[in-house]
Amino acid sequence: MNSDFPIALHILGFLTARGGGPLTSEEMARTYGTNPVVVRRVQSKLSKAGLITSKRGVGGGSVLARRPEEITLRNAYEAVSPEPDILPRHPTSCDEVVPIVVGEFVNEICRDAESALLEQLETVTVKEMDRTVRRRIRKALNASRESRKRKAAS
Amino acid sequence: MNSDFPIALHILGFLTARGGGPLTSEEMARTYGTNPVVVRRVQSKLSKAGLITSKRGVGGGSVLARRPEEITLRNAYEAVSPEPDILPRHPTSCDEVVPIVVGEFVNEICRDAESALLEQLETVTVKEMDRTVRRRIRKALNASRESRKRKAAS
DNA sequence: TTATTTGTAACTGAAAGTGATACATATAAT
DNA sequence: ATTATATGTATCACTTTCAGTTACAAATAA
Repeated sequence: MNSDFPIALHILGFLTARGGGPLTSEEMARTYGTNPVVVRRVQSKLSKAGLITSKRGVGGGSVLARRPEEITLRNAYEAVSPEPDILPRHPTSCDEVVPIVVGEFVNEICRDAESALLEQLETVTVKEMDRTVRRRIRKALNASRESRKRKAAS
Repeated sequence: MNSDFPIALHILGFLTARGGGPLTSEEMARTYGTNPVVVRRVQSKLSKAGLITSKRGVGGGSVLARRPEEITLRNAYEAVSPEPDILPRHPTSCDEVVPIVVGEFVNEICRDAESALLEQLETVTVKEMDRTVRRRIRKALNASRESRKRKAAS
């Protein structure tokens, strides 16, 4: 799996946290520690899937196309990897029957696994992800504040 | 996912079909349409996991270390990919809190998916796979015989 | 008209994977 | 013992994939 899915969730989470105002690929890339074009490539896919809308020019950027409680992580996954993604590679193709049948058997197993993943992703909305991530960020920040306090006290 | 898992299932299925006699990497590679070394690399992992035993020298090769109904596809999967395999990549690491937390969140989701895959693989034995694959091979061969017959008749 | 931002194409460098060659090690047969 | 065979690995070459970058066209607000 490439990094499009994490980037997509980051974009959606970021837009949710912002709550309305448009965000540029530049800003999101800075926070994520990557290049704006990398973000835009994913942005573009999310746009085509109807999850966000993007506007060019001054004051442009992206906003959510639906409310965050109406976007599931499955929507995001399918937007960035439309074709089966958990399939194994197979060695150089040959016309023998046995390896072909075994290969198809393995593919079916992996497709089932991907279906299970999709069903699970469908139960989580971007809104819920946002809440979870925020909670953890608070915890992480508190922890680092605590450790600084301990250091200062010692 | 790399092609080790399909190759592992091919090896195990092949040894099951043979039913006792040792098979060389040379023979299996020929049927699979790949290089003997590629097969041996997977053989080696299956050996270390205790699923097959391999012997060097004249008359050597590999045999199943247990009965095929006592080897699950999960055993094969874990033998060839010990570490989580469905994880997404992440862009260049940075020390910001947000991308780290989002990245961990995504990793957890994918680990859950892999757990589901493993549980499913656990319910299928090499013996059962062998039966399924054999049945399909017979069907495929019959189909091609039928089509030859139709051609001959026309 | 100008500044800004998306949308893409094209290129580079790095990483992973498959396949191949080579050779050491083990083992059975002679 | 010697020889032939097969595994076990190291190493290299080739391909593919991906992240990151540069460059530029198209759109849009000021």
